[in-house]
Amino acid sequence: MRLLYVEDNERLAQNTSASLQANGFIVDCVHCGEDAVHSARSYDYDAIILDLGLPDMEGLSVLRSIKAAKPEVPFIICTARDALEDRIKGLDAGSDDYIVKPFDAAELLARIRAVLRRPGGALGVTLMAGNITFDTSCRSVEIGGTPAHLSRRERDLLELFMRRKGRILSRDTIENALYGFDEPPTPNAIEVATHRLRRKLADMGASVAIHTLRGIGYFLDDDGA
Amino acid sequence: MRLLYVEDNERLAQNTSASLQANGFIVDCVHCGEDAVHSARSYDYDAIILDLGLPDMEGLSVLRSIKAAKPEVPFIICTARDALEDRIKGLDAGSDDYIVKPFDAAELLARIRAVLRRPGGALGVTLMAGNITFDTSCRSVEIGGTPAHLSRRERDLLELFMRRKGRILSRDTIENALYGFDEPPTPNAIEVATHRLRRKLADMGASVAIHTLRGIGYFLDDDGA
DNA sequence: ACCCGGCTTACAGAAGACTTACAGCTGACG
DNA sequence: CGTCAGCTGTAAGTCTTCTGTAAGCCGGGT
Repeated sequence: MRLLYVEDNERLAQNTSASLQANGFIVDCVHCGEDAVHSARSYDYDAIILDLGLPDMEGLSVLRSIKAAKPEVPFIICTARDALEDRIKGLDAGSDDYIVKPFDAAELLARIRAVLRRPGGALGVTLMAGNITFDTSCRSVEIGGTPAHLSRRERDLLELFMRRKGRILSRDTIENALYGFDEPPTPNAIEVATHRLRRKLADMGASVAIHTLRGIGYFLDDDGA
Repeated sequence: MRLLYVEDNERLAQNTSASLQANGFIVDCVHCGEDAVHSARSYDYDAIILDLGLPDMEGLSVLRSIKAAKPEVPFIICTARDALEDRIKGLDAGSDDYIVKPFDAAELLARIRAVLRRPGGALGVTLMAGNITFDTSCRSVEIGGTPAHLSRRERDLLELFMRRKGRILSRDTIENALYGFDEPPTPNAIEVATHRLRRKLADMGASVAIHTLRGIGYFLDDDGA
């Protein structure tokens, strides 16, 4: 679950993104509008948290630029209370959420989860593939009815595969989904991660498996489901 | 999928083109504007990545020279952040993309893919010929509805034939499409490659086939489609 | 019947993916 | 505050698959 966090106040950015990370999100943090537009164009985010008081660009024009390219990405707008009225009015209220500063991490988290849980959002669905069930709201996994012990990476990876069941995932796609851009892994890291996940799936008698397409990527069985 | 990469910084050029190659692109790397214009005239590239800080020529005039000869080739411009405004302004914004230095390989890749996916671009289309489908976005192939296991070369070759379905491809054309200019194969290599592809197509019951024109080249059936 | 161009096969080097082992880090618990 | 267990990325070694080369074969055209 990958987020883009746009906030020019370094200190606040640090703290908040630490909290988000502690809650299992991959967070890319940028400090100006230009970088934000850039990153949003280059990567797929599950949600974007946007502070409106940016130094270089009018916040809403950042939003518009990004929406133009990726209309489906949900936004959470951060703004000071007094600036609230006039700015928020400009938004398509139905598609996004906002939060007034100062806010605490728990509230932001709740908002993010809420936004992700919306129809079409990334949360709140139970994914199924063969005899595997993945509950995306509490992030628990069952294989053949018994709960599976997966580590964070393994869960993230499995979730990714299950969301894109049957579709081919390139190494890049996987890397982008699992790692923020300030934690670049060796190519091998992904091999190791899939290996570990594969073994757990096999050990627990999963009826689907991850297949390799040499030179292209990986995909999850789609037939048994 | 062949790229021309114009970058005078040797070190950067090395690293970046290695990443591109690792992602399945054929990369020709040149270090000055003159070579760039030259190569772009001599070969067909799917995209050109152009650094604006070249020693011998003004970057944009390189762009213009090439565009004059091959107007359809998409460009991705690399530039330092401070030089961005005034230079990019000169571009026909709709037809090209740009990326600010420093960038990481993943971002460049994303840009390239985005550019290739544009209408008229090389990616994002599903090619069809007889009972063969070639999904150019994830580079997967199905024959008669079942996924085909093809190696990288085989896929590249098939893609080439399917893009030019019914047209005749000389050995040279094939060689230029599949091999960068620093990896020259024996003439025979292409024979072997087509042979292997032919066998897989036949084994999987493809309804189209690759035909030989002695002394001229090869072509893919066009009737059954 | 001969020759040239393409086809086929076998093989070896290279590239890619899989495994295993290890070490740093984190987080829980005493 | 220290210790311990588990997670995760790195690195190195192994195994598999791919791919170009070389060498011989086949077949059509002259």
